[in-house]
Amino acid sequence: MSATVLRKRRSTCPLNVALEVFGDRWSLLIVRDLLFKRRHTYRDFAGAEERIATNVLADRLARLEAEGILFKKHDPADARRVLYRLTPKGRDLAPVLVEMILWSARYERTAATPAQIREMTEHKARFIAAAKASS
Amino acid sequence: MSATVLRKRRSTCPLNVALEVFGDRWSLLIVRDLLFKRRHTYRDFAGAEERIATNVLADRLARLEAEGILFKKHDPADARRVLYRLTPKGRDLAPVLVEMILWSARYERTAATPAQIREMTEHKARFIAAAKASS
DNA sequence: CCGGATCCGTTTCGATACTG
DNA sequence: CAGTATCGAAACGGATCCGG
Repeated sequence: MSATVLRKRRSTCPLNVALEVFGDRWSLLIVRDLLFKRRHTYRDFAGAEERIATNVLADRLARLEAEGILFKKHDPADARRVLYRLTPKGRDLAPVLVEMILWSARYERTAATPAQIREMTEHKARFIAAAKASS
Repeated sequence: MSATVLRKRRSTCPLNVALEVFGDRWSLLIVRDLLFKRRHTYRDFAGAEERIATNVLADRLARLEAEGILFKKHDPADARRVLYRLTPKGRDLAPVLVEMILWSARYERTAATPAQIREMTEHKARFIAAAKASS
C-alpha cells in the first residue's frame, strides 16, 4: 500500500488541490495530533482513539512527508526514537482544522466543551498562534 | 453504492466527526459548486472539471442530504428540474472551504488569481457572507 | 520494543454502459 | 436528465510478521 505516496495533481482548482493532498479520513487527524495533542510518534498516532490501521498510518505519514507537510527527525534525547514534526506548510493547516472543529461543535454532537469553543471562536488568531508555537 | 448513506459516528472528537461527514475527495467539491459557482443541478456537478463519476455523485448527494447539508427542491420555473440547495448547516462550511483554498493558493500551484486571494484574505468575513447570501 | 511491511478478505471507488 | 448496474481496480481493516 505504501506505494501510493505521491498522487499526481489532476486539477488546479485550489480546493481540489487541497483535497488531493489531505481529502481523506486520516491525514488531518495526524496533523491534529501534531498540532494540538503533542503526539509525535508512530505509536502516538496509532494509539489515538480513531484507531487507524498501521498500514494506513504508514501510508499517510509517507504521503504527508512527500507533500512537505511533516518530516521525520530522530529524538535528540533517544536516537532510536523517531519523531514526526510539522513543517511550516503543515502548521498552516491550523486554520482549516479550527474551522472544521468549530463547524462540528456547532452542528454535531461532539466532546468539545463550551469553554474550548468560546476560546477558539473569540480568540481564534491567538489560539492558532499558540498551537503553531507549541507544535 | 448509494446504500452507503448514513455512516454511524465512531468518535465524538470534533475534527473526526467533521471528517466522518465530509472527509472524502468529493463532498466539499459539491458544496463549493453550490456556494461559489452557482451550480445547482446534478448535471452541473457532473460537468465540473473534476469529473466525478455519476454513481459517486449520486451517493454523495444522498449522503450530504442525509447529513442535513443540502436538500432537493423542484425548480419553481420548471418543475421537471431538480435543484440542490444548501441548508444553513451547509452554508456554514464556507469558512472551512475558504481556509482550504487559501492554504492551497499559498503552498500549491493553483489557478487562483492573486486578486481573488487578496480579496479572500483581506475581506474574509465579507467574502464568506457574500457567498452564503448568493448561494 | 518501535516503526513499519506483508497478507488477505472486505469495502469503496471510478469508468462506463444502461434505464425510467 | 437523473440517476442505477456492473465490474475491475484501488483502498481499507485487521492480523501478523520483521528488521534494527
